[in-house]
Amino acid sequence: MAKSIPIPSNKKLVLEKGDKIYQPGISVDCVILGFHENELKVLLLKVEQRNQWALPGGFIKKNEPIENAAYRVLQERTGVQDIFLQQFNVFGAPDRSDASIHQNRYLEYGIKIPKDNWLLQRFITIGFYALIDFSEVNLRTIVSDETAEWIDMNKLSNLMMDHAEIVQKALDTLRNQLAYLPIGKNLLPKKFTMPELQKLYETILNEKLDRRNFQRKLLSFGILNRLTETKKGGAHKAAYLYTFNEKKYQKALKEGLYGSW
Amino acid sequence: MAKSIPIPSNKKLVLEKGDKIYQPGISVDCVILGFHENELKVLLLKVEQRNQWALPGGFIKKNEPIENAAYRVLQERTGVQDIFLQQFNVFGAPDRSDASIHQNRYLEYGIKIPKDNWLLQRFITIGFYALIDFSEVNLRTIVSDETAEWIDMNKLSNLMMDHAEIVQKALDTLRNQLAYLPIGKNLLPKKFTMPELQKLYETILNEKLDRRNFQRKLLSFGILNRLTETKKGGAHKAAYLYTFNEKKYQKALKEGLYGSW
DNA sequence: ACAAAAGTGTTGTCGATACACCCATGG
DNA sequence: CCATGGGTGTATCGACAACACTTTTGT
Repeated sequence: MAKSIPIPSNKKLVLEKGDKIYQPGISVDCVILGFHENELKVLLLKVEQRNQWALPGGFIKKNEPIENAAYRVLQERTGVQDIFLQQFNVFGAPDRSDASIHQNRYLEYGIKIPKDNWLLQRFITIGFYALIDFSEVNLRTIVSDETAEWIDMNKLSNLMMDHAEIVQKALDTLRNQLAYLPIGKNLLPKKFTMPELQKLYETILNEKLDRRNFQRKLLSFGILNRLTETKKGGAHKAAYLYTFNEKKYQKALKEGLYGSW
Repeated sequence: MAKSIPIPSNKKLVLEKGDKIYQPGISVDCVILGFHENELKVLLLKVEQRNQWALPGGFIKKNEPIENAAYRVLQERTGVQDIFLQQFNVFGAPDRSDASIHQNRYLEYGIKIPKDNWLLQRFITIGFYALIDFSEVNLRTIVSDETAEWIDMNKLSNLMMDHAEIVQKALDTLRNQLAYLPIGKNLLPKKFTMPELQKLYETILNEKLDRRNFQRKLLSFGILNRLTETKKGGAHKAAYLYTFNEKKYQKALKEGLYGSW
């Protein structure tokens, strides 16, 4: 085994006092989705020892709302402010936890976690999914042994524990919401073109859409403002730029794209 | 204060050893919905001391899938087998727990719960909603100081803690699912008439529907079998009886009523 | 000037809505 | 025999899909 690295103080604290600071047996995991070069990407952490990937996750502080805990994780990893964040499912199979992961992680520091330590118990996790503007993200790596990377949704492999299932469920949820929620605002830059928005929809749905019908439909929702500017630099005809109409967008978020029942 | 009642052994066990048996800080709460006399009803427990109502809930055993825990609660209260049961949201505000509820409950037995007891800590609860056939239910009351009753959805009052919010969210979820899932099978008797099914939809949506269009639409889903029998005894023309086509119903449950995207 | 991409318009089809008529049953 | 509720049929409208033409821009 490699020579032991000294343990960072925050990791030591989590191990020894975690059960005093955090709610025991509950975690949050975030499926953070971004869109870049016509690919839907998910933010994953590389767990070095195992050549595996993990969702960014964290614990819930004793007096913290669960949404805050998820938001903290997002902040730590991406630094982005304006986020679409929503819980979508709880994953609670008794065998989903894997004590060896924590064991291996701490073995680097030459520490063997006691069997009754809170970290090794069963964890139930609350899945959140987040949509964020890829261009605004500055990948941060708080924890030294973890590298954060954007991975193409279609090229996932070697996800740890039940994290593949969690990602899949998040995608299913997103596809459902797409039908009645104004997705796009958080996945695209402030100004964007209609073809770009369409590519996003096509990528999420994994389906080609008709250019003209798509435009008509999206415009009919009345949540987009067309700017006088056009997208320059691209080959061929310049496309109009759009922004979301913030007021109408917020309304649509609450009431759905088709109004309430 | 009234004279102390002797504490039942199971309650003593939960109090003293609960943290060894159950996942700490997590509970499940079930919004059990039934349909009777054109009213959508929710199964609630009366908490005697406070004149308040509570959702039937429970804890998750150390090695138990969370769905099982919810299923256990349902079994204990209703005895029904064939159930539609689904998690819909987690409620995790730090102040949603109310220690005084447990205190008062155990005060009846002359017991004052120690401050550091697991029952008095913060609880995050996973909300499940269940649809069950009212006519098959035999209300059971396992816990002696709680009376189970069906309460009309529109006449809820005095719900404990955040249980009103939980019920509301369950109803919202049900209404959403109604649009693409075959609701009805679990809320109605095996054999039912089209007008009965329509009443159910109208009650859930709180909206009048057209008799003829409703029938056409539901039949177009192809999940109903018309029987040769008719509903007798009612005044006026006898209505046909229907059953759900089990095979097609199961398919629709998975793929949605409109097929997959 | 031509290829490629973007903007705009037209038509047909299918589902949802609205509405009218006939049939059975109890009083 | 008539009021009430249930079964069935038809016209209309609107949303969505399919499809054609024009406009712009880089090479």
